Amino acid sequence: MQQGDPSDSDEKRRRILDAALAVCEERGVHAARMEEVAARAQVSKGTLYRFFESKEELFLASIIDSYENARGVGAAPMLPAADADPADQLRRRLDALANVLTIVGPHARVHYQAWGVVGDSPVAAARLNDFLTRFHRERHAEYEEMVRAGQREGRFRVDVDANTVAHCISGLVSGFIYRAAFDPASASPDALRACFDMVMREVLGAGKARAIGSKPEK
Amino acid sequence: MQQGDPSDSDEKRRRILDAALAVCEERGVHAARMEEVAARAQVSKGTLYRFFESKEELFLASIIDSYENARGVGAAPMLPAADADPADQLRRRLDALANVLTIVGPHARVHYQAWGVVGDSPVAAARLNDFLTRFHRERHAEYEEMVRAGQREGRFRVDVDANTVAHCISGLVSGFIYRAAFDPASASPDALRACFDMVMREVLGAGKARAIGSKPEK
Amino acid sequence: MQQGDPSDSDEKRRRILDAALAVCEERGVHAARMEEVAARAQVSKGTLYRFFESKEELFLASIIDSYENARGVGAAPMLPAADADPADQLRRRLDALANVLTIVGPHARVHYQAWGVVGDSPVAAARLNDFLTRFHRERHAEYEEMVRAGQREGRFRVDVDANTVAHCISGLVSGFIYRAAFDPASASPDALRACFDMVMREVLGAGKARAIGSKPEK
Amino acid sequence: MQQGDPSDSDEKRRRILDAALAVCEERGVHAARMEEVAARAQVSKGTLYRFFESKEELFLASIIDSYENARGVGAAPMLPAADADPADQLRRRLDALANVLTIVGPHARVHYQAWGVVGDSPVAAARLNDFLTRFHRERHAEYEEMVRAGQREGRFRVDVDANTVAHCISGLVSGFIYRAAFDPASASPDALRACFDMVMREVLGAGKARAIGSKPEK
DNA sequence: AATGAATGAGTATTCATTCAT
DNA sequence: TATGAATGAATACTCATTCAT
Repeated sequence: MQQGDPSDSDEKRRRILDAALAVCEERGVHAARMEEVAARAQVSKGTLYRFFESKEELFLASIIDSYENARGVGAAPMLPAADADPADQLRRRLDALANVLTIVGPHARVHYQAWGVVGDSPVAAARLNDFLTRFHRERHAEYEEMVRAGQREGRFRVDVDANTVAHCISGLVSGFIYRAAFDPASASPDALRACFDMVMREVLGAGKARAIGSKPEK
Repeated sequence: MQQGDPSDSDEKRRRILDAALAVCEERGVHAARMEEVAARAQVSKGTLYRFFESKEELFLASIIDSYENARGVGAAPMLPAADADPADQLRRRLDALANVLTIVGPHARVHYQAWGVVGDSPVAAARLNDFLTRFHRERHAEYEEMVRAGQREGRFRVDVDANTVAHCISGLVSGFIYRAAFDPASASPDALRACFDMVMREVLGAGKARAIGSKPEK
Repeated sequence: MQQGDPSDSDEKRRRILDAALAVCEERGVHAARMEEVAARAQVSKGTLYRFFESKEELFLASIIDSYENARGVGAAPMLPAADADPADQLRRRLDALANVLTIVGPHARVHYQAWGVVGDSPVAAARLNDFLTRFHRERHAEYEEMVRAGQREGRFRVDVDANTVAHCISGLVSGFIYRAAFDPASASPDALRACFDMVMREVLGAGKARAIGSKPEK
Repeated sequence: MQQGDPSDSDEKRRRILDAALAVCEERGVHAARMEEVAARAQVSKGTLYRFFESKEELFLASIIDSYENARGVGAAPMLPAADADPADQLRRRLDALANVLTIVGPHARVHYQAWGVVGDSPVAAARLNDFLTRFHRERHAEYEEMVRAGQREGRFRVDVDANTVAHCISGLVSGFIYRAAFDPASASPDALRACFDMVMREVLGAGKARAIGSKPEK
């Protein structure tokens, strides 16, 4: 191997994915041209094809990549174990999710175009489907586990269904992100927080909820 | 008759819109070809262009049309005034919305591809944006008014924010429809109903909620 | 149908086939560009594809077409029945075949490139193979029958194998056409006629042969 | 050693030529890719270009090389001078030529594609033309000389034209090889031998011919 | 000398749109 | 009005060739 520096290759791949996403956001997946992606990524068209089999593969990869990046934003750092009040943990998580809106809002349109990318290829469609299913089931499981943890520790009402709460959380997040794609004024992070407050009230019992995003009680 | 029968024309337009949507669902918006739409609508390609300026216009119109059709399903028939218990009215509406999932679920992917259709044209993008904003604000206003009506009649708690409840409802609907597009097993109408039950509980106060979809108390 | 004139279509098809062959002869099959074929045939590229599925199909069709045209040249008009001396018939046929050399010689290179055209597609390769097999078997059968006819009428020696004579004729024709593709000076019609004279001598018996192309005895 | 072992280089060249021919046979000259030739020859693409200026050069060289290899098969070992009956010599040569069919038959298609390889370059086309012309003229001269030798020794009829006999032989060989490329069942070595028998009969005079491939009279 | 990653010119093919009939 | 044959702009993808290592 002459240069065989994997970081070279990794960095190039990153540049390509970023360029692809940027072009998608500007022109829409359909109007995005490989030529422009190559130019933006500072590589030749040929190199594009060394990393991705086809336009379809490239854009699917770049959309999935962008989707996963949003996860980082939605994941709140865990509180240190000592402070690990389940209510605070959940509150912090919901607060982080509300912030996702601000981050992905402007880029969300690209995600919805993913179905357009895979229209032709059943294989790609299945990949996209699997990814989304797994991604959302994993998030769902995380939310559900947070609720159960609170119930185990006696902090949360036990007569609420953890699964339903998880459905509420992930449903609201997806729904708000969707609406924010065209009406960010309506689907604001604050409106989402207000919805989450309602969820917290259900989980904690009447009178015990505190606004999402407010400082934890010391 | 020289001037065509207007109902002839309307019916042709309907056929074209339906054909366009069907082709989009089968092949994806991107892969949909005017040729196939024309064949399915039993008209010539030239006729397509008498009704719609361009491919973009046609598919945008057909997606918007499909979107509005879903409204009909989500709108529960109002109970007669005498029986008009706001809780029952809301319950019926939420139940109807849960059923929307079943109807639009399989077709939702096409809606998400709308952004791909308008990628090139700022005018079309603005039209789509305006339509979606208006559509969702109208639905939102309906939900909000139903809550306010219940509060005015003393049936609903007055310490819940009607706007937030409306956000919950429309957020959950959009979120579930989105997830149902790839994981209908998870985003089931029943799961959505369970979420709605939680919303009803918030609105009615503890202990007073009844399952969405159950028969109204006489 | 607006114009539905089949002759319009047929004439266009002819123009395309001729243009394709001409481009092949000038540039070689590989370097031939659809663009140039279209320009020469005075049609658009799109029209090319209405008549032929692909470049492969077009050039295969045009080569086969050219091959069959050569048959016309190689087929000598039958003598009227009264004059139907088998020896004269055969002699005239062989003379016509010698003339094929002059006609196809310059174009023959294109025929040999047919194998390059179908390299990718097994289906096309099979079609080419079938065509050539059938074509040559048909010619072969014609030669053989001419010999048998002469034998039946007692004009030809019966101790020569008609099948072998047919093999000689078609082998010599193919071999001379091949060599004429690069060395027309060596593979001249006269040289081929001399070979055919030898064949005639075999068929007629020693001393009875007369030069191919010479006037029939009255 | 700084300067590579020349035999190393020769062997590498051989590997490349063989690989190129193999790839041509499998995929057709047009679809043959330098990448695959390199892989098969166990060298890098860069090395290919150290031995051959271009793809065109490589494939032309490999086809010419393959052509010349066929000569080895067609050349019968001369009988020792004492046994040197011209009839036997010729018979042995014709027998060897009939065997060429078996050897080159399956590979002949590649030869015919040579014209496609040189389509673009007049220089390469001229080289191919010159090679084929010279090759066939040399073979032709050999056949002619064998006939003349037999005539000089009084073994062959002197009223047959040696040049014409040579034309018959090389024409039949080329013609049979051509047909064997697509219809080996028809263009069998035995059919070619039968034709050669006819030629021998011409050369030896009636009644003196013996089947090609049969043991020489002692 | 050898390698193979990178390049980018070259082209077959598609399909929205037009317009003669 | 309706048709669908004709058009040709637009673009994904390939692969011969180069050259830094």
